[in-house]
Amino acid sequence: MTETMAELSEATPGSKSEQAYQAVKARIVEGTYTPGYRLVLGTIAKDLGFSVVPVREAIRRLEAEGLVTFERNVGATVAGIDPTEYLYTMQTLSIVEGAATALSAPLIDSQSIARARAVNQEMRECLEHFDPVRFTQLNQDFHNVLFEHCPNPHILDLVHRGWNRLAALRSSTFRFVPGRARDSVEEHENLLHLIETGADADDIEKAARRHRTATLDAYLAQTT
Amino acid sequence: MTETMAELSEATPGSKSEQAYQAVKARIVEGTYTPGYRLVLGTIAKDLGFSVVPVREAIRRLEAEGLVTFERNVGATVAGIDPTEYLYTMQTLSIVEGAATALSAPLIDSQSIARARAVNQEMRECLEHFDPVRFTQLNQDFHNVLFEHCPNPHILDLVHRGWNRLAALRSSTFRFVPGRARDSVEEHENLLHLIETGADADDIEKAARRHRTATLDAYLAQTT
DNA sequence: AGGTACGAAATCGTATACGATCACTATCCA
DNA sequence: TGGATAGTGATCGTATACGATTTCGTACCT
Repeated sequence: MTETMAELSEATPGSKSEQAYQAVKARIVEGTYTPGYRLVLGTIAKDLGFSVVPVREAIRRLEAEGLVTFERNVGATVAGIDPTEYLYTMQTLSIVEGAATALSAPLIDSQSIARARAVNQEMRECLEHFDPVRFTQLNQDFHNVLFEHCPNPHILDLVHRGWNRLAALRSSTFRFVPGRARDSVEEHENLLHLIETGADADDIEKAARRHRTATLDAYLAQTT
Repeated sequence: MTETMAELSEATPGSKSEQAYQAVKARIVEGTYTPGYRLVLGTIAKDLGFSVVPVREAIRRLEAEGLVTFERNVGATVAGIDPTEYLYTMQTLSIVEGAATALSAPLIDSQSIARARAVNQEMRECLEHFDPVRFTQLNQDFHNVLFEHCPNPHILDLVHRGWNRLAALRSSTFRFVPGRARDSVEEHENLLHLIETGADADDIEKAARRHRTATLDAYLAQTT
């Protein structure tokens, strides 16, 4: 799944710049490079076996996506975990996910619903075995099934960008909250029910938004 | 106004890469480079007086924002005016503008309301003198006043990106529709009323969304 | 005449090289 | 002893250069 998540701007596939982008991004998302990690152009270039120019381009692209921060004549570091930034990202995600869900809902067939339900079932099992990593992955899969026929690729792209940002944060400070995860699975079921019964687009959007903001609230409750 | 529109990632101010970015972007937005215009790295570099590397970086950044399209070993061109793309952009804008307006509404003081109203009055005058360019600029000013205290910079950034995309399209195919412009001014007044009276966030969001989708509908009606 | 193959020009992609800027340390002076 | 300062190393920013790829025009063949 992870590698099939089509980006809107995939920028000259096969180029070293693209390879560098994918490589560094992967390391960030999977947690090899944790927030604060210093990304030195020369070092990365040597690592990957090519010159600094394409690496530089890759880093700048990641900067545009918010995965790394860049400072002139100083260098790049993996983007930090500022709680404020987390709030911004989650709030934005609630909006774009809400819209993506509402727009997609009328186009989802019963077969997709069944697949989504199967994924959600797997998530339940993850709760038993306590597998947060897989749970997060399945969570994205679940929503991606719903977004399969999303009529607006721009919005979908915004959703994926938000997910990437979160992935960079996840593995460090922001922790998996089991109680919240359990609720999340129930909300998925509720969402599927709304879609199945052809509920009002507005109601679906609100439910999808709450699904995201609830996670944010859980985080806020945990820290205060 | 135009130049004070702070970008989220302003990338090493003073660098040539940044200068190139600003220069090319300005030419696209103001219509010097129209859609389809071929952006040749070497030529632009010579024009601006520096080498191709920073220019290349600038172009890639513009690509990420959707202002130019890029093809490997072929080059960059100013992004086109595909009606589908226009629809995507407008739809996305309606969503992010709606959210930005609703989030900002509770934070807008009466002084800002007055300023927004003044801008809207100027827009009315533009209708008399038929000044589409200034009208469009004032329209952005109007909404920027409302967004002044927007609590989420990410969403604001998405709004600005959408505006830039539209700016690239505007000067060519998509025309100014006087009837629609007149309605737009009335909708602004309605929006201000809702904000002043402390209307429900949901109602404000819906009104702001409609304000954008109405323009889209007017375009669709015009072409069919 | 039409189409295909070849070749040259244009343009991009990347490597290498050097100058500019910043952080850090050690030293000197008060 | 504490702070300022000069020097050094590391890293970035950009220029230049060259190889790779594409495009377009021309000549040739059918």
